[in-house]
Amino acid sequence: MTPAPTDSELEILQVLWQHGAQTVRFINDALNDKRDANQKEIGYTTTLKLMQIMLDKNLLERDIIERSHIYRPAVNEKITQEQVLRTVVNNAFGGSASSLVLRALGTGNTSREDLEKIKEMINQMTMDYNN
Amino acid sequence: MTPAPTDSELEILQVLWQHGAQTVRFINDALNDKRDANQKEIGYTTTLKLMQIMLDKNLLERDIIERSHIYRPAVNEKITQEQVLRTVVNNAFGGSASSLVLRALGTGNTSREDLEKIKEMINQMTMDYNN
DNA sequence: AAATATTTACGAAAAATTTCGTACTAACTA
DNA sequence: TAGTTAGTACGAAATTTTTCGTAAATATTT
Repeated sequence: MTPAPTDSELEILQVLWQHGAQTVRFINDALNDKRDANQKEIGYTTTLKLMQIMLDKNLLERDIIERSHIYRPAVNEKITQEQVLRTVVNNAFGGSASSLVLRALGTGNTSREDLEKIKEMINQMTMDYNN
Repeated sequence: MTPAPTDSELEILQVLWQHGAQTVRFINDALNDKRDANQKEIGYTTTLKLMQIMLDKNLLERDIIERSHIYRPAVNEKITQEQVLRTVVNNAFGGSASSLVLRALGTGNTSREDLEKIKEMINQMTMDYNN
């Protein structure tokens, strides 16, 4: 089984999933914007190198447009997130996805609307069980 | 902020949270039992060294009993799991805990009873909102 | 008692991840 | 056209994480 992307790789993928295909410059800026001001900036070539490695691992693909490269995700967001969750559930929650869910809900930063969405999902799942 | 424990460290902590204070031998056996048969075994000294490092990082404490060391967690399960979740939510879910929850529920390995527990939790939270 | 087994300490290799410097190329600017 | 700016390639250093070998101490077994 291919290992889940590393933390740095996930950060990059997230920007691409959210904003669509982008240049290294865009990603690098986005990553630095997200950082706390006290943290050291990520150098441009650092991000570049990471993305080249990700290209190699087939996590990204790219097109050349006007002498600049435009990168796009080569992996699906949902599938990757599920892969990450599997790892976390196994490593920190004894394999129990529901205890992860309970813990995540317990942290308390879930809005009313989010709760509604989750409730709906659960109702749906409960119905499925009863069929 | 101290970084979340690494994957290997979490595996060890899990065994201790679940089984209480134990020897290196016990942990090492537990880790190897959990592995797929095709995977190479983790050597005893590997686990030993990891646990010594964790002692250094104050993730573990230990007592000496009969020339053997008995290790115990020095960090709280709930707090550590929350720390891990924070990292994952930030790195793979754009900071949205609820999208992590939805994804985790979507993976489909949630039993009827678990769904009930989660439903109860959500009802509780909804009530809190309405006060 | 000698051989065997179990345990800890610890340096260090191996592997994986992250970061950066330098060289090179192609444009754009003064 | 000379100098500056922006981009890619890539080796390699730095850091972090994981793994293991060897030595030393202390039991246990034969």
